[in-house]
Order: sequence, then C-alpha cells, then structure tokens
Amino acid sequence: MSTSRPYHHGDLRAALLDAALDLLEADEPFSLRAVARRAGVSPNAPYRHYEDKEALLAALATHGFAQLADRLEAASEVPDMAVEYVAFALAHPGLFRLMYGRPTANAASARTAEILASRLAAPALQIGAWAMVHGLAVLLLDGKLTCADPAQLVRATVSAVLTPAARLTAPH
Amino acid sequence: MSTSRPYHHGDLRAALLDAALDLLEADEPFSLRAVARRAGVSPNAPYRHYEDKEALLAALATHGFAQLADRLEAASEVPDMAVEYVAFALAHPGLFRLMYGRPTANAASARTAEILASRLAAPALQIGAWAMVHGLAVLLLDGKLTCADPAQLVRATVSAVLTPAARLTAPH
DNA sequence: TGTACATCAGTGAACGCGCGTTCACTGATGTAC
DNA sequence: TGTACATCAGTGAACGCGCGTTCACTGATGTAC
Repeated sequence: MSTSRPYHHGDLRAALLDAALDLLEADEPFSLRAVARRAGVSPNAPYRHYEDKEALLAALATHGFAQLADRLEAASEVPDMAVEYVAFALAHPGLFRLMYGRPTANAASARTAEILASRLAAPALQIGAWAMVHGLAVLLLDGKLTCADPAQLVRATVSAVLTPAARLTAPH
Repeated sequence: MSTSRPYHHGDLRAALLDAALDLLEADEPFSLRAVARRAGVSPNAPYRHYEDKEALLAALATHGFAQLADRLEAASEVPDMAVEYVAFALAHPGLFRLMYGRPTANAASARTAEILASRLAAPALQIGAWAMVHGLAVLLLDGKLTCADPAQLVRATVSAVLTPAARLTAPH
C-alpha cells in the first residue's frame, strides 16, 4: 500500500465494510455514498463488490452477529454473558441497531440466541433472559434508562430477577 | 363538514395527527409530505400547525406514551400489564418505535415507567421487569422472536422469570 | 522474453426521486364601526 | 344590518439536497502465444 493511491484498491470489499463500520460507529447518517466517500472511492465503486445497498447491510449484520456471538461464547456464566451483550450494544450502537432492525439475517442471529439459551434450562427462562438483556440494551441505547455504570446495572438486574428464577428450575 | 372540502379544514391540527398515525399504522415511509398528502392538504399546510417535522413527531410520541400509560393503568396485575405493553407494541409498531427511538419525550415516557414500577418493590426488579417486557416487545417486532400467541408467551415468560423473583423480595 | 488482448476494478457524469422547507399568493373568517 | 379591513389558514410553485443507481468510459492486470 504505497502512499500514492493506486488505481486498484487492493481489497476494497473489506475496506468498504470497515468504512461502513466506521460510519455506524461515528453515528453519522448511513448511505452507500457516504461509505464510498469514507473509503475514498467513487460513489459507484461499491457496486463492483456488493450488488446493492441491501447486500452491504446484510454483510454488516452478519459480521455484527458473528462478533457478538464470539463475545458471548467467551463468557462462561450467565451474568457475564448479560454484561457482554449490553456492553456490545453500547459499544456499537449503530451496528447493534442495524443487526436487530432488519427482517433478514435471522440465520446469523440464531447462533447468538442459541448461545444465550444453552446456559438456561427452561425455554421460558431462555426467552425471558434474552428479552431482559436485550431490553436493557435497547432502553440504555435509547436513553430511556440512564446509568453511570451499565455493567453494574446489568449485574444487579440479573441477580435480582434472573438468578432466583433460574435457581427455582435448576436441578438441586 | 360538507362533502365539498371547504378551503378551511376545520381541525387540521388533529387531522394531521390522525393522518400521521394512519401512516405509521400502514407501515409506509413516513414524511411530512406524506402526512400532508394523506390529510388531503398541500405539502406546507402542516407548517401552520407544527413548527417543523420534529414538532409533529414529538406530538405523536407524546400521544403514544399517553395511550400506553392509560392501557397500563387499566391493568391491575403485573402479568396483565406486561401483556398490555407487548400488545400495544404489536398493535402499533410504527408508533411504538417512534416513541422509543427518539431522544426527547422522556417526560412523556416517565409516566409509563412509573406505572410499571409502582407494582414492584425493589428498584432492580422494576428495571428488570420493564427491560424484559420491552425486550419481548422489541424482539417480537423485529421478528427475532416469532410466536403465534404473543400474549401467552408474555404470560409464560413473566411467570417463569418475574413472579418467583418478585416473590423473593416481597414481604411475607 | 515480448506482445496482443480479454478481463477486471476503478472513474466521473448523469438520471430521477422524494424530501424538508420557503416564498409569494389568495380565499375565508370575523371584528370594528 | 352593512361594510372595510386585518387576520388567519390554506394553495402551488420552487429551492437545494443527498440519495441509490446506471451509463459509458479508462487505467491496470494477467494470461496465451
């Protein structure tokens, strides 16, 4: 990668993904043109690598879900997973919203749900835990809940609500 | 209100709110122009009644929160409130998203949170309950959870997760 | 090793679109005398 | 009761904008002979 930009980019496909993530991170208005602009490329260069805007969005969502699933998998206990989930949302608000705000990419989200579920016995508990953690994330993102230390809030909430419930259905 | 539309509308302010709600209900792309169109009025007629698009959105959000709070207040038990909350979101997806997806209107949302909270003792429980119910609503709206009978799902989840936890902190 | 040429990955200009908003206007209403 | 006039609530045309996408193109790359 010399300093004088060559005509051919090298790996524009990846660069576009990065640029798009940057854009989401910066909370700037998202558009295909803006992505191209940030990648330092003409407005229609992306069409060499993604069929249309939708295709780029889908790639972003898939990427996001993979990252989230990795973080969740690395956490062994339910409270840690909850903290990771919310931390991911707060660290990448634009990406998180993108991931959940679109009809497709359910295959990508399935792994996330599975991982979360694998730590809890009863199905109703799995759904409840996911919903609660997701609700915390969304309410924090939207400013309906404010909190200086979100991780602490998540731990407190999980231990007040979830752990006793989980205990009731766990084998003793 | 004669059949031949008079030059003066009569109550365009309210009609615009209705048109906007219709538009949200119909899940059509929301714009000030679309609202005016649906109200049968020229593109800039709304400016007689709302300072700008933002002002109309704020009025919609306030209206939505008032309606939601009324429904919650009418429910006396926590599980019923949870069902109402989710039912409202599913019945008015566009409005619900609008309500929560904007920085302002926190005063309007406060009443909702208070009502939800007033039924539970510990603060962590209040937050957890709200988060879980909100999470269920959002996941259902976004198609990440699918369910033939959402009300049943909400009841099952609440009774599996929330009630035991509430019992643990309630005075006996 | 050298050259012809197909292929690939970019450019830059242009399209049509709907948007929020502003402008100058006009028809209807209601109040003062 | 009748009229002049200020005020109000609409109209219709126009603005500048950024968007997604298409078009015809061109510079760079790599392969066949």
